[in-house]
Amino acid sequence: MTPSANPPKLQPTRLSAARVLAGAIGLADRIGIEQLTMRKLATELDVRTMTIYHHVPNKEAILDGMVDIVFSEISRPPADTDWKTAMRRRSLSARAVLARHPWAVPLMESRTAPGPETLRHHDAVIGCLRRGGFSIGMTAHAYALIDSYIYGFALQEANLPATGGEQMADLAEAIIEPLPTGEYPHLIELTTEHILQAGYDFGAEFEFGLDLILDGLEAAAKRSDP
Amino acid sequence: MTPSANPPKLQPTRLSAARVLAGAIGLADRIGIEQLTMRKLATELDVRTMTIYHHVPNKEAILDGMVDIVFSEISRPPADTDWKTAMRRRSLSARAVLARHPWAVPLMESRTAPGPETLRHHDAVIGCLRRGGFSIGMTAHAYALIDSYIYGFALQEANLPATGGEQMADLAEAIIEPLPTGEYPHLIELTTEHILQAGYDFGAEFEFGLDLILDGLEAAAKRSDP
DNA sequence: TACCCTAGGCGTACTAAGTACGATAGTCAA
DNA sequence: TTGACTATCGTACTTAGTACGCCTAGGGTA
Repeated sequence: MTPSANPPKLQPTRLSAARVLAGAIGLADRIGIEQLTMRKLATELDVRTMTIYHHVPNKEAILDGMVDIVFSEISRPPADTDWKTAMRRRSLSARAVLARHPWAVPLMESRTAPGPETLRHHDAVIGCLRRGGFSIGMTAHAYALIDSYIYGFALQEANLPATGGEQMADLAEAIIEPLPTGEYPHLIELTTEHILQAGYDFGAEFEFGLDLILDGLEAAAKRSDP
Repeated sequence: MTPSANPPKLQPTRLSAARVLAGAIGLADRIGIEQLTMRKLATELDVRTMTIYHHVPNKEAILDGMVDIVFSEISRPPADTDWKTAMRRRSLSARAVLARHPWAVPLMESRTAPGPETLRHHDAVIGCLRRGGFSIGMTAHAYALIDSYIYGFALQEANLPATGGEQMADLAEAIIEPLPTGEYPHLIELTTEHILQAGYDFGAEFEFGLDLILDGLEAAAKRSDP
């Protein structure tokens, strides 16, 4: 029996797996995932590099843990709301979380060990659809569709320097400007006459697609089970 | 004036940037992108490591070039076909290409220097939608939606060990089996009663979502421009 | 024919990053 | 007080990207 009482009270800044993960997420948010090294993380945590290894087995485990924390930040669909409202809310939450942690999306690739928060989230989403009357097959369809859209959108958004800011306009201009004239007419038209217009916000595209998908799923579910 | 005639005929296996990229893609297909090192690539090309650097400036440039080649493998929507058929075809092609090169999807993040094939592809897609009667705004909506779906689906598919094979069933079982009983009821139901059934193929989910999206876009376009 | 010039190939070595290993020090139970 | 445990640390090994400079085979030119 592990005595969970009397927590050791050594230094107040004592390291722990949770603190390692929190530090890693904060650092990745600031400097990007490819710049996240064990040495920099140690500096962030005000500790020597090897100390980290007493709380996590290796860097892979840190990445796994980071993904699981990201999932925990996504609000799960509540059980007492109709599926469409619930799924809409959790999808918006997922996009917001993934926009806050741009490194998370590509990281989900190559992670084959889903953590408890990840599994809990998936379970809640599937349960929401099933309660909404979706058959098992339609649930699989819907889940693959919605999550593909969310991940893909977040992946594209992660490429942009700053959604909706003038930094994006600068980047678009820098890419478009040196192109051979007339080589990519449609691309240039869309960029100059839409993307570069004041007030354009790529992030705002999300809701259009999300509602289109949810409406389509509603119709498909009704069709298959009238 | 550079004499482009009389090509030097040294060894028949002479290295070149194109050979470097082709070798890198083949190697990444076999061993994965995170295992792709300059030394292994050199061995693959039957050359010493530093020789590669005479044809490409650095590894980043190789990754950029690989992404551009992937785009070149995706069939562009033909100009003489109605937009829906054309977009359906190019979307299926994109998924097939990304399934063939699972490393490509996460790689598209962090690439900020699109190559000529990438730009040509984007231009063709935008042109297809514009010719199909989409307004500029609706084109932006549609492109963000369709590509988010394709990338996101490919990203999810890249996580699976082997689409539709029993390897996936093994993996699903390995994840599900040690879970606390009753902790994730819906997840377990979906897995055992659907994913693990013989004949289930995650890749087949793609067309359901694609057609739902294309139908929805068709309706939305009509609605906004009757 | 002889020479040299150059591009392409190679060997060596430096730096950064992950991490194994063993030493040390601060804390608590007996 | 003391023994033992455990978090922390210093050192060093391995792998990967790549800078730098040498070497050589061909081909052009005299």
